Amino acid sequence: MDGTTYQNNDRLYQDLARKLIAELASGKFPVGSRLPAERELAQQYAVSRPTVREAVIALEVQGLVEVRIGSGAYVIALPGKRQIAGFDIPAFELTEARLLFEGEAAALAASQVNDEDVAEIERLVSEIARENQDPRGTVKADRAFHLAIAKATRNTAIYETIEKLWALRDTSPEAALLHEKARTANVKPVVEEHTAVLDALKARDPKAARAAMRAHLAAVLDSLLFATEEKAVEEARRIAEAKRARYR
Amino acid sequence: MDGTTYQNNDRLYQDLARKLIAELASGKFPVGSRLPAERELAQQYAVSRPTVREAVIALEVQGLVEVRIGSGAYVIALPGKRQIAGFDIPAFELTEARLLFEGEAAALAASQVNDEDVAEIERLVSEIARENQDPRGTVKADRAFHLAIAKATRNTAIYETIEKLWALRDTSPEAALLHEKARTANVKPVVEEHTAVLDALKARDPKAARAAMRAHLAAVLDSLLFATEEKAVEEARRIAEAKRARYR
DNA sequence: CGCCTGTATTGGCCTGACCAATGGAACGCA
DNA sequence: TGCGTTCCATTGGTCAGGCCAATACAGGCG
Repeated sequence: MDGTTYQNNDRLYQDLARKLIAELASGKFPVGSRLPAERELAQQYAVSRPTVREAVIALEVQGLVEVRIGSGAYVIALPGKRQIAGFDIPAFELTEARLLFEGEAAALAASQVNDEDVAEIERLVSEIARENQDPRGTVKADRAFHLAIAKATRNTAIYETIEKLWALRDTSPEAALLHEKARTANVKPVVEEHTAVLDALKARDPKAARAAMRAHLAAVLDSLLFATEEKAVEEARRIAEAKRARYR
Repeated sequence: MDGTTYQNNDRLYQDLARKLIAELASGKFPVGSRLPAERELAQQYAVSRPTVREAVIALEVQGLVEVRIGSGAYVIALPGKRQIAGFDIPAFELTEARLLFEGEAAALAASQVNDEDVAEIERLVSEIARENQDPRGTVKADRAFHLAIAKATRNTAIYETIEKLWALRDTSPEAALLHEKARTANVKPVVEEHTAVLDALKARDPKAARAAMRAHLAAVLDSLLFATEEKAVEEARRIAEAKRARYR
């Protein structure tokens, strides 16, 4: 039949769902368009309506279509590109987001930290100092520092968000490359920046914590821009340069 | 019909799926165990077998269970904290995170918006007004409003973060419940709050935009606290109450 | 011209039924 | 006694048909 190796592992609905996904991928149903009515699909594919419903639900759970009562099933995304991956987020945007979010997180943390948190963060700062000496240049302590602050907010949603942004930073090839270049090109110790954040937390001063964290990430942003020299990213640089002033 | 008045406007199967996921998360069905038979679940939850099948398929597509013909549905993973799901984030924390993040997003957006953005956001505000009249109380326009602002930041990382937080809000059973209660209990129109944000964006005033957005979400936070009355969540309320002052 | 109402269409959900795969218990044989 | 075979209750897979509620759109009314 169809060249695609059919995995008819039982479950008619899976079979149908695969076919429908193939239809979406083929462009037959662009984003925003409506799928045929359930009764119609049932007839077209020679299955019962419950089976059609099951297949549509499978698509719905995967975030491909949205079902509107009394109206129909509408395509809201095409298969293939998952929005979750986020591999294509430019490094600048990632850092800009971190600047804003982690700034707020630091401010909140300043009003929430206990002595244990402070002790741990202090330990991490000295760890970062040691890490910076090492030419191999890991960023484990740096990452741990930021996550410790996120954790000190006592807010899971904030913690997970910041963790995800770090994960994206590490995952994105472009981002990793840029950060690596920025790091090697710019060996000046950022210990003072971290220390400033630490001091603000010790003082339980939200405003100072926010300012220190933003200053730190603004510096990272700067080093990113510095590393962004290839003409391939000239465009990005131009845009970024325009934004740059806002954070200093 | 059934005595348990669940007002989950859409899709019975989603309701059931949420409940089943909650059961999984509760540890009632460890990995490897078998779920009750479809017919049994249908009786337990007072729904028909097709509906149970739809819910089970939803779990299956999410990779939580595996269905074996003639045998049953077996748990193959727990909903716990695979990076995307995050079902266990309390509603308060979610909203607190949104307050901070969306506040910054609004500020950034204020310096980035163009006239088209403003027009779209203005349209959504009037849409929200209409939505509020409707006792069924959808939040589509509300969601679209917040996402439009996130989009106006021209920062993919920020947009995706905010989108994810909304998704969590909709997904989390506890969060959905609380928001539903808050919504019905607190019918006062939030249109003015949205309008304030819009005005700040029109004026390209970052500070005002941040303040307006924070005020809006602080109000949401308040209504959440108002809805949090059961003694089961007394603890959360106590903690939340302490945090509350910071945002006003 | 716009609002309003009626009606066809569409999804939501249910009842009841039959088939096929499974798996364990009862059974029979060595 | 032990093991293999058979039988059948259980369970998922699928279908047919039906009724309700929400929606959309056309045609009529003011």
